[in-house]
Amino acid sequence: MGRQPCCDKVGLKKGPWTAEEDQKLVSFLLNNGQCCWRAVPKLAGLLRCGKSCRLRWTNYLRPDLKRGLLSEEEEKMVIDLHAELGNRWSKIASHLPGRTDNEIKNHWNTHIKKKLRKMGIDPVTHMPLQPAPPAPPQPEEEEKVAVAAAAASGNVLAAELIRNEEAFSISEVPMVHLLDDDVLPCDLAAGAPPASNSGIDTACSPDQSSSSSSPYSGSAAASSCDSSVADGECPEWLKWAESMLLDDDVVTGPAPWAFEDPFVTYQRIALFDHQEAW
DNA sequence: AAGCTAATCAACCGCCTAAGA
DNA sequence: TTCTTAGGCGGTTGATTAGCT
Repeated sequence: MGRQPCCDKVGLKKGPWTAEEDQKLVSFLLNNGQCCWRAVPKLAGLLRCGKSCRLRWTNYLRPDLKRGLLSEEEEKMVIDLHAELGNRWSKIASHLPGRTDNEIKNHWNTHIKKKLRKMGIDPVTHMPLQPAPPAPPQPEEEEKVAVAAAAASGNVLAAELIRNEEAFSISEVPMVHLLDDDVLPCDLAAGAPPASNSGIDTACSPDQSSSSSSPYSGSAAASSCDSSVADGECPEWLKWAESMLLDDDVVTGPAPWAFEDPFVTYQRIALFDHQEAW
């Protein structure tokens, strides 16, 4: 007998999400906050598993997400953090505001791994690649391995190949050791909502950031960034969040916000303020 | 234009862990 | 202390897109 499924899968929809489903989920979460993922699909009128809803929200619908490829700076950070933490993608993601573990994992597997191998660095150990002694390399791998081995032994030609690599060299990557309670600088919290916009103090205290295990920890909510938005300016994420609400949605309170992340609570209050201003 | 291959990334699966009964 | 359950995490899959022949 296997483990019980996380939810009753009979009649549940799978596969890509439709715009309508997204709208339902966003609308529900903005109105009611995040709690009891198992109940979310039912309450939001979705034929999805709660797990699926959570994933869709955290990986795609969250308003604080950055879209697009990782910057070079972010890539370097991922490499450093991976060297320190291994495949603990959620930990790594917590140091990159607006990025999800899934996104970082995908980027690692599709881009960074290749780059490191090209540079003669083992993406698992972060050490110079060694040719595998027992099993001779496959013909198509032969060249790569030879280059890697040469690089490892200081071969000038290989070193030249690496120098010509347009990305970056490992020597350029600064070793940054972020701790859970480190405060990220403002520029790394780009995309995070301004703390001052709603008149609510969301600049988290250190214990708030370190105690949270949510995807937001170490990012928006954990930032002590005090940058503010010019008067009358509406942040992009807020415009987006509002646009996702249906016409007949009513943003009301109180709701079970006690379960929420500080940032989510902030976001909801800010949204409410914003609507009132209108 | 059609077919094939590689690359990308959203989504799923199953295991692990923490919290609560 | 043990059992149950929900949420979280990392690995993997598969649909879609881009690029090449």
